[in-house]
Amino acid sequence: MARPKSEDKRIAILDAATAVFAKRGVWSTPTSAVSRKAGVAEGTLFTYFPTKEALMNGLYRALKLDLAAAMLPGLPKKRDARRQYRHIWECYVHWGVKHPDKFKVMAQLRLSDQLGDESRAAGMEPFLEIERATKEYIRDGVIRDLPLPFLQQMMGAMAETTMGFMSRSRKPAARREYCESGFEMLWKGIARK
Amino acid sequence: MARPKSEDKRIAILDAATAVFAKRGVWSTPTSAVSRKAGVAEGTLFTYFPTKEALMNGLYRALKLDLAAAMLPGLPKKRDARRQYRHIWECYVHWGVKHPDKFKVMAQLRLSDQLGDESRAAGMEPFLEIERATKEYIRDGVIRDLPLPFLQQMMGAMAETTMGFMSRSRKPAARREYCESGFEMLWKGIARK
Amino acid sequence: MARPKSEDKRIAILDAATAVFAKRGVWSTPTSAVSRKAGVAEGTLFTYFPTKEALMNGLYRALKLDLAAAMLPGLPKKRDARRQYRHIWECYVHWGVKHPDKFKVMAQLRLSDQLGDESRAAGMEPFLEIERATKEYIRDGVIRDLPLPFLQQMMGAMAETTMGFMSRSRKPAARREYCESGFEMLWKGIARK
Amino acid sequence: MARPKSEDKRIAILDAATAVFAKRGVWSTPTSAVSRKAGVAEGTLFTYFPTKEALMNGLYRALKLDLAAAMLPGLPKKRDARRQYRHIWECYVHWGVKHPDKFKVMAQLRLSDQLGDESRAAGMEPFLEIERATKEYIRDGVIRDLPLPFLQQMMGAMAETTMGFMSRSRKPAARREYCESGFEMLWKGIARK
DNA sequence: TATGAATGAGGCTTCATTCAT
DNA sequence: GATGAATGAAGCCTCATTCAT
Repeated sequence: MARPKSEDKRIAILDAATAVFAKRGVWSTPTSAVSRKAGVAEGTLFTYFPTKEALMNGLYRALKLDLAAAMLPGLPKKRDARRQYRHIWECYVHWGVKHPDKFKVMAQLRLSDQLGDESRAAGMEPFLEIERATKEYIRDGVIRDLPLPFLQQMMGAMAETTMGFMSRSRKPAARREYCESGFEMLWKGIARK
Repeated sequence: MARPKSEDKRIAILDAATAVFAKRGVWSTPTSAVSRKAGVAEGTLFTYFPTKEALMNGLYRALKLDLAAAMLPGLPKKRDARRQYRHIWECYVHWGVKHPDKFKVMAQLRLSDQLGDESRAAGMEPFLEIERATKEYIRDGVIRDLPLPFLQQMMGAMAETTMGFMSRSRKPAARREYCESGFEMLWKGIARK
Repeated sequence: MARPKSEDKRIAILDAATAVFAKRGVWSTPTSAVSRKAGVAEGTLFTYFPTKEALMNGLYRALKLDLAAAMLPGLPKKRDARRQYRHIWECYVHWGVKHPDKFKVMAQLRLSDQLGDESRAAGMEPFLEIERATKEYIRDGVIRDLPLPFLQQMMGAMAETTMGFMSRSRKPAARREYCESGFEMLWKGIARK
Repeated sequence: MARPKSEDKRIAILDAATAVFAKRGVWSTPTSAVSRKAGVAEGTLFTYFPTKEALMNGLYRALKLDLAAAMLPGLPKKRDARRQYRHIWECYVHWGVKHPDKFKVMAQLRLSDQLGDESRAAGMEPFLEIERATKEYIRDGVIRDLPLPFLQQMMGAMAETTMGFMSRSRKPAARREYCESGFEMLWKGIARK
């Protein structure tokens, strides 16, 4: 190939999409706004993502991977359920607070009926570890015996609500408070005793 | 007077919008699809809602009122916090399960950024009663001392997650299970002891 | 007839049309704006003028008659060409300055390809007198021998230009000046010697 | 670079607009008729003129420049006022007769209220020369002492009236007659002696 | 006759995508 | 591959006109 597709450009497009989708909404934002923000030509976007829908899928996948990457490292290995969950919770919530655009866009994308299943599945692997651990905790009676996806989505929903309140708080103390309270609610809700 | 604006037609449009927005997504659905489904001319829609955005706002408001109406009646008056919350929970969750379209559209609309504040506020009154009660419970130490909006949104998020699982379940038993478990998580999370 | 078409209403519509056409332009003004300004219902307009085009024609005709009425009285009967022309000039010019809306709309309407011939002819009668006189003046060598319509239109064009300058002048003195100069140009141009 | 915006296409659109506006009227003509006539896609028109109004402004400007170009060359340099004016008169009048569409559209556009000031100013430069000369003639007592814009507009109005009669004449002799007579009226009107 | 809601054709403009350069 | 002009389908909305009340 003369000039290979540059990964830089792909990333620039995804970043631009995140920013501009967050501001104007996924559906009201024309691809031209994305390419402009990314500093590439309108047509170029389509050599990286053949359709707008593909861009949406690619973006969703990228965001999930980004989130996964934020949650993976530093997971306490010991079999202390609370501490492990606490870690996950904080990582998730802080990621959302730190990247409100990413979070906002992810939420919009998630509702969209046009996400391919592969996109939805993306970034699941990092969570497998957690999943495995959770199963053990349930078996050991540490965590209530509930369907795993239910647990996961509940946790997700609670974390996202918490994020929202944290983002809207100006004072760091209040933020910490929300983070703390949110986790407490989660933990009380899922722990066996 | 000439033909008066018919409330029926307004409702037909709102219903049509709910159905068709749920199927195709708020943003991907042209107003023409709404009017067609409602059985009115394209232009007629605009005598009831001057813009698509106004339709969205009107719809959101209507949905919130509908939900509120579903939750209001039969609220146990006694000062049994758990029972009251349980009632609200069931009403909410069942409303969502019974009207998946309404629920879906409401979720999309809520994200939408272009909702006027009045629309967001619509249908708050019915909840004031609950709000008042909650304050008492907090004061009496029955419920954990958390900011009210935080409590409310947490409850909302958990209920919505629960709805999703219930809707996807075919078996009534499983549905009941989810409803039950969801509430249990909520209650454990918010009750003081 | 139960309720006869009221002449008042017809006039109200024409007046409203004049005002609103002058402000927004004949073509950009919806009939609804006219009816609103006239204080009648949208549909009512169409019982007086079956189409917008008919309204335009009716308005043009009315304006010409209005202008004619302004010019007719007080025409010096003596065979003093200059004085007669001077009188016509002043009447025309003052009419335009006094009713800028009428004048503006008439100009727009005149350009419009959709004026029926009858409308164009309307209000000609008052001018027949002048026409007859002019013919005599030409025959007597007082006025240059030019085709009558040419003379008339030239006079019209010059008067209209003069009006414009007068309308834009704030000072009465300047206005009088323009009126005077304009006529002088006309007279020099058409008088034989 | 990709395909550059072609000046040809811009001109094609302007020409098409002239033709089609002249036939159906500026306001009654949809942009789609313009693009069709120009042989471009509907959307293409908007890459050259972002709105219909911009098209109108661009067209007006182009027409004025076209007219200016027709009047500039061959202006007698000598200080013979009558000859100079005669030249301008003929150029103007012949331009109008030769391009009735351009003339018609220009007239409609001039009334239109929505012309930006820059558009109105376009093509003034060629006339500066004439303006300067006129000032001298006034100073020298060759031409009557009147405000310059008044003189100019009067001349314009008279020329336009003349054009109309010429265009409607089939016989060349009659045309020449009108041209001649019109100028005579003008000159008598503005010359001092 | 008066009213104003209902109608639907049509206007202007946007925008995802294609394609010439 | 990169660019951005070209394309045309479709969207939202307007508005002259009709018609039920």
